[in-house]
Amino acid sequence: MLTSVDTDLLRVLADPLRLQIVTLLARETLCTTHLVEETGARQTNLSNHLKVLRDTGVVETEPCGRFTYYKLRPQVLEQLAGSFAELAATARETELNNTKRACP
Amino acid sequence: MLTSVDTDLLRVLADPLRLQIVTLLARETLCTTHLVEETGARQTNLSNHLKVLRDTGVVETEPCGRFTYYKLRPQVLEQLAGSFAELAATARETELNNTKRACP
DNA sequence: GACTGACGTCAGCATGGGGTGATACTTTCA
DNA sequence: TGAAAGTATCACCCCATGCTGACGTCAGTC
Repeated sequence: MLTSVDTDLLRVLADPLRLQIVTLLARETLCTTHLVEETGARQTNLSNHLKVLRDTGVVETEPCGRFTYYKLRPQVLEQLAGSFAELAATARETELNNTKRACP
Repeated sequence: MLTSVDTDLLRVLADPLRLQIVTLLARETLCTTHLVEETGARQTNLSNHLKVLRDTGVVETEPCGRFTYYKLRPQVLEQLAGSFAELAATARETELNNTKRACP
């Protein structure tokens, strides 16, 4: 059975700013101030996107005084990579065997 | 350097119906009529989504008389899987080393 | 306690993009 | 040649969602 990819997760990652956040967080754990500097986006805007990423379980927070650190949860990306790899493998096999349903 | 994921491709795959089409096409090459049967969507709606998938290079067409067969291009999914795997690996390393930028 | 800085929340606005119906085009078949 | 079936295209409506400004909250510092 083919593991279906989570469209909600995809939709969340499909936003350019959110993907930029994810890419930045993959390299190092950052707090909101850093993300404002790096992306050039408004703090409010970032906060909204970070909430979306939090709700989807892509990132998790770690309070540190007045600051809030955001770190990526690698499992989410790993599972996504796995699902796509599986899908690609199935497609390769279909291509190899030329599996095709007959015209009705 | 981190290979950045293509947000346009992600956005295309983030739609439930389009992802369903992709999942179906991964298993076997189908024509529009089959997809209408399988998904229960209107023909016009499917045709629109198939155009999007075509324009992004996710699928390719193969005319067969009155019918049009759609087949998946595995490379696209493979590259996507690779990008996410790389991103996940970077995130794992960051987690392991506890790489964190200091508070300003 | 007053002030400042870091974040979050909320309401409003504007745009993108998905769904649909009408229609056109092409191929097959009687 | 006319009809029917498969598919694509276009115009339109409408809703989801991203961006913003105003404001609230909490922690630290004086």
